Amino acid sequence: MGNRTERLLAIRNIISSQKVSNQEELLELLEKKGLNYTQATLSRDLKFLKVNKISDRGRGYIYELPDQHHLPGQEMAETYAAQGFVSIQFANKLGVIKTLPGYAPSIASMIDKTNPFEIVGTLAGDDTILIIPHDNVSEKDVINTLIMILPELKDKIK
Amino acid sequence: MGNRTERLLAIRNIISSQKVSNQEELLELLEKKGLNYTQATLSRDLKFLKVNKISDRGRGYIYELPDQHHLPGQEMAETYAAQGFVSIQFANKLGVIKTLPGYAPSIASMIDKTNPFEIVGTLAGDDTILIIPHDNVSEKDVINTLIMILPELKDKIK
DNA sequence: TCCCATAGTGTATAGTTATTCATTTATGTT
DNA sequence: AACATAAATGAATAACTATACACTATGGGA
Repeated sequence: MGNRTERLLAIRNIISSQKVSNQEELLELLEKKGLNYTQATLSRDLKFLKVNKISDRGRGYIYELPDQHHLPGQEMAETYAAQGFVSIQFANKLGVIKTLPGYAPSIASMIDKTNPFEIVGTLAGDDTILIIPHDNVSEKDVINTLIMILPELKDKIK
Repeated sequence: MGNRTERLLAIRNIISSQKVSNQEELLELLEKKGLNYTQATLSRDLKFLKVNKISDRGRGYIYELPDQHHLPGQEMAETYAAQGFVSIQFANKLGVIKTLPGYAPSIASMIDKTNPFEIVGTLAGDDTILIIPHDNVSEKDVINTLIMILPELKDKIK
């Protein structure tokens, strides 16, 4: 069952990094990653992920993740938040992020804003964040999700 | 030829005011306004208007106009700008808006921000704005467009 | 263990949208 | 006006996407 989350993550990855104009195309890209399934399932996945199909400047339509508004200042806020990240550990299926003092709320807020399906919720203190993953979501999935939210974390994790 | 702009305006009107989930539905709504045409043309119009089809919170997909961000404060700015409007006249296919002293830039900026296809560009002085409409766009089309951008103008025009 | 309920999936197909082709309509030029 | 050219449109259809149905796997309870 871990397969589905893998698929969903891959879909987000692909859509956020390149233009995809239909499901057949996306299906092929997923095949290259070793993920084989059908158009029907993909359609359902896209609906689940709330992916939109938007105008590519009048030249056709492409898929886009929701909440990609990226308001001005958003990137700076991300960079700031990521700087406060210290480490992540897992225990009893729960993730525990340690941050510099005072940084926990801002990092948790980044996660909550994205509202990834892999993470049911977060609980932030001053320098600690508790991550509550969905059932059947692996530690690796959680980490990948965090990196997707805050790409700067890639160097800091593992 | 004024018919096409009429259609395009109507489409924007409908989409901005209610949920529409497919072209057949939109076609019927347009019929009620006395605009009869086919799905093929509608598909082309939507592409032209860069209309997106976005997730309706996971429950299906609906059409949405581009640039509907409407940041906080936007409405107040519109009200302010509209207050400075004095009159509009046409000469040689060009529109000339007179405003209270100092208001021209803010009104012109409202127009430019919306970037309506009916208007190629604007030129603002201190109390005068030159509106350069697209070829084949009538005075009425320009006025309707302006009202769509700044609804408060409705009472001030004509 | 054996049901039952639930979620996930593929196949086939229904539903929806874009495009090709033919035709008409508008525009510009002499 | 007469012609050439470009733009707009509808009908038919191709291309694309969503869903009904059947089936399977999984995870509780009894």
